[in-house]
Amino acid sequence: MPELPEVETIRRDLERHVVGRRFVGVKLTWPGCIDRPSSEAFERLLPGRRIEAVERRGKFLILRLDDGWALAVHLRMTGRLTRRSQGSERGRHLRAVLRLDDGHELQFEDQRKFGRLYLVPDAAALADVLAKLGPEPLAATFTVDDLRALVRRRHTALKPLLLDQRAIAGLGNIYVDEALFRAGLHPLRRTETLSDDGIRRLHAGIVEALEQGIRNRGTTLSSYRDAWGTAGLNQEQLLVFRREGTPCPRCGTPIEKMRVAGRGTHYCPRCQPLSRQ
DNA sequence: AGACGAACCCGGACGC
DNA sequence: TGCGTCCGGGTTCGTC
Repeated sequence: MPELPEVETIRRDLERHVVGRRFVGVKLTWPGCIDRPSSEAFERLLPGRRIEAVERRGKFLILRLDDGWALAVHLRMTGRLTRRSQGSERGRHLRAVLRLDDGHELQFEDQRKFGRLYLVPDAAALADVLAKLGPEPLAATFTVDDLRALVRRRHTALKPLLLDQRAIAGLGNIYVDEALFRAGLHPLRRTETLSDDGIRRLHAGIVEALEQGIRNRGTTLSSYRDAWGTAGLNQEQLLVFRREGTPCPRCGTPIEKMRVAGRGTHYCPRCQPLSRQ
């Protein structure tokens, strides 16, 4: 599942190859992948626009275009955005092809059809797409104080809080479990019971889990691929996610799996006790 | 406000 | 081998 580290990996790769390129054509093999405007308008309005920058906000990849336009992409669960040469083979889950002026194309593939493309004409319309996102966890401006304010403001368990994109942008099921393990905090731990030290550990856990993911070019458990179609490496380095039954890397206790907020949740019952600590 | 379930999807796993 | 069923997961939305 593409989360912040996976989208950031794609962003960094694409940035070096598509900035300055111009879209010259669009082929939608599944028009339902266009969120806005209509698929017909999308096909008409994208060609001719030049890519000026490649950015990321939470799990959104954002191509800044000339004249203030922008193309935002959300991969949801199984989406891929791959730069391939025109005429290269096309996979069975191909949903859209965005042709560029250098003989390459961006292929949007999505097995489960949850991913969406958003083409918007100005900053206000882009802000509307991104309106609900909380702070960027890897920004220098996201401090322990910010996390403390969030934790004091919200009354809930830690896992649903961290999954909420309005609270913090970019974490998903994998990196939430990894961050909580690093922090030594149980997924069901209530925000009200967190000490200042717990909050500090949580901040560090979030940052370290995400940075490791980026260093390893993302986590490929099934469908994630980078902009070249290559799998990531972080799945080899996960501490608890999908590791139930295997020894905790810190204490050796078998990792357990439970269901929290409707998600498979992995944790060490010894290193992440539910009682305050 | 927050908890929960449904909906959107479909490949893969599982049971028979 | 084949078929029916369940599962999962990011996000939104409706309901309690």
